[in-house]
Amino acid sequence: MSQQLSEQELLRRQSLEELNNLGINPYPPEQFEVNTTTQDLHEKYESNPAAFSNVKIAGRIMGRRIMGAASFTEIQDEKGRIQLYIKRDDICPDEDKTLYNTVFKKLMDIGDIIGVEGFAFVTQMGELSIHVKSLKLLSKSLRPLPIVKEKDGQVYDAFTDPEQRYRQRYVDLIVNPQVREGFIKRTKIINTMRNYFNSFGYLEVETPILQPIPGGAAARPFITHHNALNMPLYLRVANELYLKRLIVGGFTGVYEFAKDFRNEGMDRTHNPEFTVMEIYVAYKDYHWMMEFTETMIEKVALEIHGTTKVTLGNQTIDYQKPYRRVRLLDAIKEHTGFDLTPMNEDEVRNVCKTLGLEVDETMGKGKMIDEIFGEKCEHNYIQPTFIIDYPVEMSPLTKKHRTDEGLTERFELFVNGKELANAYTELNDPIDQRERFQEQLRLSEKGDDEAMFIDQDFLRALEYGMPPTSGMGIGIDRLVMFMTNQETIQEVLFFPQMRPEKKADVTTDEDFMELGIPQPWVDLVRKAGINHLKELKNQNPNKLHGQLCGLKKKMKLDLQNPTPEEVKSWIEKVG
RNA sequence: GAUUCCGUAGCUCAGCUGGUAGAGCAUUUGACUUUUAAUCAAAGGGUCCCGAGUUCGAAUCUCGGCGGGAUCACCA
Repeated sequence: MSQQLSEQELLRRQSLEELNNLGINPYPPEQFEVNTTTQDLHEKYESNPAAFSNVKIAGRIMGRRIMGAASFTEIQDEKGRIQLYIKRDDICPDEDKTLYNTVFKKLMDIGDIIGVEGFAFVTQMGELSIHVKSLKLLSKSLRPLPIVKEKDGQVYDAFTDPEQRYRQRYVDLIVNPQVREGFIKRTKIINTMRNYFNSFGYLEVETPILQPIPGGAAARPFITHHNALNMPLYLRVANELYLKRLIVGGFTGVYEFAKDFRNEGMDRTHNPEFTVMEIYVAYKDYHWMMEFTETMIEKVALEIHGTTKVTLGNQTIDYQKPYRRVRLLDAIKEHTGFDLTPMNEDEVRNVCKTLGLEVDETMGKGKMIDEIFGEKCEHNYIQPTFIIDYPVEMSPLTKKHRTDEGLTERFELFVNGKELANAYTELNDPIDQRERFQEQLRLSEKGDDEAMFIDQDFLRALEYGMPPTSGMGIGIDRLVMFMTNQETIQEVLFFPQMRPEKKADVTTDEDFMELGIPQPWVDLVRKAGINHLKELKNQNPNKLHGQLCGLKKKMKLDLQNPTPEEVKSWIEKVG
């Protein structure tokens, strides 16, 4: 099955052939050595023009203005654009003007990648340009790019359709420089964090993505199957339990930038695979981790924006440390008026009903408290705030609070009303941990389909002894969204998950020709309104024969009419 | 998953109460040696997402499907 090509695509394929006929390889194998970049030129030309008297630069053609024997062309490299001034008699000093008249003007298009050599100068209009002395095609582009134009900051014909931008991110990156900028910031954020961790001597590690038991978080996993072992494996929902095994093994601090996978809903803040950074540090507690975390985020903001104040939607978030610490039950008391501290499960259930929250019998006290906080409090925390000291029931991997009965030493960092990070003083008491897992099992039997599995090997590791440890996890995609002022996760992932593209059921010219229809007649068959094989199948042969001969006459084409038998054979061949 | 909006040329979009399509940019041809959303002149380009129905006639109306956006729900 061949592609149906548009007019412009056909023309570019013809250009490709003509280039080959002229002895020009449209995809040359040898390297093209550049000695400058658009960024270099724009930053350094003014102070030292002499340094740019012989430049070699490569990029993609993004715009052309041709005026007879001289032309202006814009090329784009990774960092920006530069204008080229191409004069016929400069690139074609001899009699033969083919390179300019044919190759450059006719056979090259917007989207082609070229390399040029020349000298930098400033035009009468004041624009830094390169006066080209030689020109080489490095890669021919066969598809027309969306043409985005811009004047005085006003963008015309912007390429904005989200579906096309996400499905063809490469095109998005070519024509929308701000998209490229956003992804560069993403990497900068990650690098800033990595440098920060490394400055403490913590070790970056890798742990299994395929796990026999999907532990460390309450979430629905993707399930797959290993053929050789003939057993199910899960894509990890978290890497917590593996990183803690490494702390047991004697590392002081370990961290991983990890892809996690959750088989749950997709929307503008959830992608089935997403990136989380988790870090575990021995001999620390959650108070230390709060300070560590706010320092880290402040650094990231400064690195990206040069200030701690960052715009997010119509808010300004100030990431300057220290952040407020609010106990979870105090937050609930403040926003609902109810003090849940002395209450048992039934009393909390009644509070939920009073607040108009949907609860059922399978929900334990912890889950209901989580529900109240999520519904009534969470959205209030716009500026970075640590919510601390969560109930035991909702924190099965967290150490019990040193003074407050029924609570754990856990914090979550909220920004713009959303959870950004989650951390504990880790539970390292193997007996307690086993009981907590068993409690999860009871919840699961009660009908909670998110309760955690028991990981026996993890318990065995804890039984050898894990130092007191604090761990923290932070959603990288969400952090990038906050730092780059994006509202959707799709904007911070190169390739967000999408439904597969559905190919339209198209009948091509070749499909028609396979039936024995000569090429010139295919056009007439289409003119007769037949674009699908199945439409052809339903035709009366004699009627179609007459119709085609009539069309030929009408369009004054010099063709030999097919016989009615031939037309009949086409239709019969459709099968 | 629910509601709602959208799908027309390579791109951005217009197309009224039904009469088989238009614009700008891009493309092609021509003019032009410092232009810059270059300009000027001319031309070509469309299974109007797919399928069924109503109708003499559907891009337009109805139903179903596919894909996407938004809002909500679910979800660490």
